[in-house]
Formats: sequence, C-alpha cells, structure tokens
Amino acid sequence: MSGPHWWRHRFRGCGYRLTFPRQAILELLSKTSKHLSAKEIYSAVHKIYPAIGLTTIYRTLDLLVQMGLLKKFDFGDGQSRYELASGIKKNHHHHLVCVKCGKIIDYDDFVKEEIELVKKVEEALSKKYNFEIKDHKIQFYGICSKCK
Amino acid sequence: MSGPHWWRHRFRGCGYRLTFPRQAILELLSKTSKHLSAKEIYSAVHKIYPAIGLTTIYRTLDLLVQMGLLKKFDFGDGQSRYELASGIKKNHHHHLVCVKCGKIIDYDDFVKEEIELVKKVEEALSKKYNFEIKDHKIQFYGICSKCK
DNA sequence: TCCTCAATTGAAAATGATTTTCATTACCAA
DNA sequence: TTGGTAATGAAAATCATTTTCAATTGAGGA
Ligand SMILES: [Mn+2]
Ligand SMILES: [Mn+2]
Ligand SMILES: [Zn+2]
Ligand SMILES: [Zn+2]
Repeated sequence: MSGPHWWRHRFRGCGYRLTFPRQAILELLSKTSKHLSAKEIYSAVHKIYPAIGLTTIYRTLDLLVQMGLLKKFDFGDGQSRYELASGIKKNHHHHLVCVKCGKIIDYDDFVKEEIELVKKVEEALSKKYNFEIKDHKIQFYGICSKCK
Repeated sequence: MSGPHWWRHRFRGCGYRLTFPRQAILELLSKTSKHLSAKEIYSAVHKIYPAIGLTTIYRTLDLLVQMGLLKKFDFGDGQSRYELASGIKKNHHHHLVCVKCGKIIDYDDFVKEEIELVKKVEEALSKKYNFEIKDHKIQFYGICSKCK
C-alpha cells in the first residue's frame, strides 16, 4: 500500500496526475518518522529537485490531506506539520508534545481501550447531536525526559 | 471562583496588575460559551472600551493562558480560539468540530471513562518515556446535523 | 492624598506562514 | 506526436501574530 505504482493508481482514481514533485514529497514522507513542516519538506525535496517551489509544496500537501494520504497537525509551534496517514505505513497513534522543546513522541499503547472508548463516544454523539464522526485527534502535553 | 475580586487576588499573587482591559476580556469570556478568536474578542471589548488595541488583546490572552485561566485551541480555521479553563466555569470537556461549517460542540459525556483511560495512559507514558503529562486535548472531527 | 516607577498599553511597523495570481510548463489520452 | 488541461513556480498579496517604542497608569510607600 505504497510506492509509485499504488500512488499513480490512487491519483488517477481521483482524476489527478502523478507528477515528480508529488512523488518526491510522498517518497520523503514515506521514509521519515518525523512530523515535518512545509518548509522542512521544501528543504529536503529541494536537494533532489532544486526547481521545486514552496507554493507547490503547500498545494501538494493540501491535496494529499484532502485525498486522505496525509494528516495535518498543529502542535502549537506556529506551523502545520504533516505525516503519512495511519494505515499507509504507521498504525493509528497519538502524540506526546513537550511544551518546552517541542519534541513529539508517537504513542500507540492502549489503542484497544482507546478505540473502544472512541466507539462508545461516537455512538452516543451521533445519537445526541446527530453528528457524524469521521476522525479524532488525541494529544498529550507535558515535559519530556530531557527537559525535566 | 470568578469575578473581579478573585481575579485581582489571582493577578496580585502572580505579581501582575488587574487592569481594565484584562478585566473586560475576562468578563467577556465568563459570559460566553463560544470559543472566541482574538479578533472577535477585540470587537466585543471594543464596544465597551473603544481605546483598546488588538495588541493588548493578544498580550492579555497569552498572559491568561500562561496563568492557567484560559485554554487556547486550534480548530483549523487559521486562528487561535480561547475559552475559560475547566473548573473556572465549565467542566472538563472536549470538542466536536464540523469540518464543513466549523461549528464547535462542547461535549462532556463519558468523562469518567475517559479520565480513567487518560490516567492509565499517563502512568504508562511516564514510565515508558519518562514524560511528565500536564494536559491533554481530545477532538472529534465530522459533519454536524445541519451540514449533512 | 500624592509620588514614583515599573508594569502595562496602543499605534505602527515587522514578521512569518500560507494563499493568490498569472504566465509558463508538462502530463497523458487520443 | 500532439492538444488540451492540470500542474507548476515566481512574485505579490493576505492575514494572524509579534515586536518596538514612546506614552500611560496602577498601586505601594511617603
Ligand atoms: Mn505521529
Ligand atoms: Mn469548549
Ligand atoms: Zn522537551
Ligand atoms: Zn456543520
């Protein structure tokens, strides 16, 4: 469920083209476990494809989020950060954010319990508010070991 | 646990002054159940105190967050939104965000179950990563009844 | 009550992330 | 190979937030 072939198919299916910038961005995000910002992605892709513009980075990231291939996060440092959507490479997980240094830890313990709770909540909410839940985000804030 | 007296005391305790702008912002946020942006707060306070500047709004919001009186949220509409911290007026709760119209619903069902899970998670995380958790945020994204 | 002075404020300018515009380029179906 | 359209990049525009700095003000002590 990754690689140029699958991507091409996925793009075609939505009526989009698989271009070099798009491929390069997907490749980069497939290889890292970090939560990269647009500018960080720009710097990295620029090394292998110097013609790329920051505008294209932003546009591509929007597109990939809209296609469900990426997730967009705000960890409070003034810029959006992105990672491959769950199921594509990593499992569903949540984040610990160090409020001192900004370090982000992926965390996936208690996923079973969590999914159970989330299911309950979703059921109750759809009844109570007629609200159809598509996704959720859970973040913990605190102090990492280095910053203590 | 609110009103000018308590606020004054709280400010003095931190070595700050209780000024009119600060009081006006606190009063506004005490009266609303909405999640207001800096500009919305500015507009509202401006009506009763036209001399106020947007800069002061931002500075005051930062201060109040830092003092623990407010919580700051990012619901993905490009600006920060604020509400009184839990315990001051409302109970601990989380948010449903409509990804179509931006509507935000406060939700506090299953708080007991949730707190239990959070406690478990916090314990495990502090052991596993030596990470000291101070706070958490949970948000659900979906489609509200009107937007269906 | 009056003084003093650091804390606070507001206007204007600066910053920085993201978006828009528009002319050019490059996929890809035919 | 080619035509038409989607995609791109540079530059300018937007817009929330922050910084700068001179003027104002709250509150403890005289
Ligand atoms: Mn992650
Ligand atoms: Mn709320
Ligand atoms: Zn840290
Ligand atoms: Zn809606």
